[in-house]
Amino acid sequence: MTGMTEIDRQRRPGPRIEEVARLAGVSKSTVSRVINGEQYVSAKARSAVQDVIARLRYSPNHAARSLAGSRANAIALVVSEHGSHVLGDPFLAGVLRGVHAELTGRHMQLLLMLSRPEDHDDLVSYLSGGHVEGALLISLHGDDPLPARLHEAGLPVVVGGRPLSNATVPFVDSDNFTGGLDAARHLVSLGRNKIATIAGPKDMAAGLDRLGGWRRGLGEAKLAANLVAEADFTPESGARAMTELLDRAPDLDGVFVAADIIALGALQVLHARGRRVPQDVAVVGFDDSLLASTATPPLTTVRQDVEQLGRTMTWRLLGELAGEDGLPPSLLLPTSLVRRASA
Amino acid sequence: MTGMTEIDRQRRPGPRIEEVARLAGVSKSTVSRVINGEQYVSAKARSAVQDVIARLRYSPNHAARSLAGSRANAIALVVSEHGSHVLGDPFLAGVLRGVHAELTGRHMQLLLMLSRPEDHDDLVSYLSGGHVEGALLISLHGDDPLPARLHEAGLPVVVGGRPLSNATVPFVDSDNFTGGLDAARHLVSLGRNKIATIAGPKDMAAGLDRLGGWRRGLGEAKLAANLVAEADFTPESGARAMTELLDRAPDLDGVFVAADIIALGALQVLHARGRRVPQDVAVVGFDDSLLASTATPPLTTVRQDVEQLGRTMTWRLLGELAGEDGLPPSLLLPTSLVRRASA
DNA sequence: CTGAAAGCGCTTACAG
DNA sequence: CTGAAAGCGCTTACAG
Repeated sequence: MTGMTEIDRQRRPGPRIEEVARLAGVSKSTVSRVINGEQYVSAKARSAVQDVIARLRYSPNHAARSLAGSRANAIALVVSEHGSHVLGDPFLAGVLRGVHAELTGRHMQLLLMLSRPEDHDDLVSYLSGGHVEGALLISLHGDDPLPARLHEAGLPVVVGGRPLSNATVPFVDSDNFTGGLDAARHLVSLGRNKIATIAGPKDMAAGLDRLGGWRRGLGEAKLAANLVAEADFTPESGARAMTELLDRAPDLDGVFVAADIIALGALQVLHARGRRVPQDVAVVGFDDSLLASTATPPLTTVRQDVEQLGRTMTWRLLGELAGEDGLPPSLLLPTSLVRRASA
Repeated sequence: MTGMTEIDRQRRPGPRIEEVARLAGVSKSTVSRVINGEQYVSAKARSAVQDVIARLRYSPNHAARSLAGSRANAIALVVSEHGSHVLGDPFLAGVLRGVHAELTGRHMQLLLMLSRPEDHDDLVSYLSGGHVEGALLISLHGDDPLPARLHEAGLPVVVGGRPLSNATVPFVDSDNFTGGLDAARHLVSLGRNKIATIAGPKDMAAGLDRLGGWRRGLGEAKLAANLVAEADFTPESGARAMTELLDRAPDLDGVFVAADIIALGALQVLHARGRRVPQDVAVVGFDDSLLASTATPPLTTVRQDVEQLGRTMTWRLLGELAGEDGLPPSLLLPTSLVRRASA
């Protein structure tokens, strides 16, 4: 009687390969070959099997296929982030578009998984459990051990955005250093000589690399590279940083801001403080997001192709899954300066 | 030599349950029991096994567990939508927040999957392949056969938003009918007697149900319910619909708009046409999204709790997975009128 | 409390 | 081109 409360162990219904084989008058092996599109199957056997499959609406059990050594036909895109607010992030949207585009027609499912550090155990366990053939990771902060853990677990992984540590795992990133360099050079070419920067968070390579490029650009021109403030990816923090910079150097005449969304806050402060853009202060952003063209004035910015980032990550991962050799361990995607009114 | 180009069949590395058992000096059965937290294991055996698991960093193969009859420890949230723009949708963000909240501490992974109709075959195949214990579906349009297909495949499914057909599949929805009814009653109580509505798309139950509630409300007051225009979830379509309504009935004095985002466009047109809100035309929206409180004037609207929707869907699905009985087949969540300046 | 054995539903050498 | 058989890595009655 105590058994009454037990959950019925419900096997998924539907036919098995066994039944398909029987009705088609062939062996399980042959059915398997048809399912997997192998070539050495007689036309007769193939069509018999296909008929039965259609009639029975048979669908193979992925867990069994995966266990038996076949592929899961799915990859995961893991976003190492806390809240659901990341969903609104245009970066994620762009990457996702690229991933989807690259996956088109490949019969590969994409699993989008949001994970915070405290859930990493469960995540690693799931991902390395054969449900997925590989993983794409984005939005990693600091030296998140996730890529290394998955890599150790034997799962093919590609990281979007250079990880701060874990040099062993292949990554794809925009060439943030050159982007920062181009921005600085552009400001210099405009005759500016008191050039500041609002850098991104320094727990992400994008922030560090853009800052590094800016430093290099000022160095080339023998300009001091000491006007640095930091912000995270919000207009508010950009406003704070701009305020700080103006207090330190009221006569600054150029600023490279590590993201368009940060630049929005900086522009507001410049305006409030009576600085004309670009006459008094030239401003260069980064991303070329929608915000850049609708800002006042329209923002000169460094364009990165986020969709291409997604495509390239996917291409790299699929290449590895296909066993291609000669794949580049990591890739840097070019950026380009988009000139508008602000600089 | 032709074999050279073949892909190395790479078995995932790492220890197997067999090795754990050997090192711990017990049987595979006992290791399995420890892993699954069963009670009849001696403290000694348990700790020996746990030590070895920790030392080897052993992680069970999900495909095998799933095949052997155990659970995948994951559910999917399937968004039946085309582009990556859905990611920016506050509805999805809210539902996701609710799902995550309900999943907290349950060691259940959430797979977010975006799928368009043409990929349904692959999707069904993946989901019914044991990678997932159940699925939550949202953003279904028209009579999407997806829920029925998954249901037939034996996968527990809960739909968010009443499906137009497929009455067999359990769903959770906001009580859109009552919401529309309350909106209409409120407009009536304000003394309005020429009341229009801008309805949502009629391939979604939310659109139909809100319209139905509005009709009922006008009927109660013996008012004609013939001023109906339709819009999709954009301000532009709301502007078009409002224009059409004003052309048809220049003297209308109240309008119920099926979504706040649509109401935004309607408000613009009312303003452009010199109608004062609420003096000349009272406006009631739906959703109580962020847009509602920041609109000009702030929008009176019908609040639906999208996060609660996500929680409830998840609760319902987990209940089914746990074999609970007495679960309600479907649920309707209450809405409430939020009074602000527009009506 | 524990272990040997069967079985989950497939794939894949191997031998025709 | 095809089938019998072994095996993927687990779980779970069953019998102690």
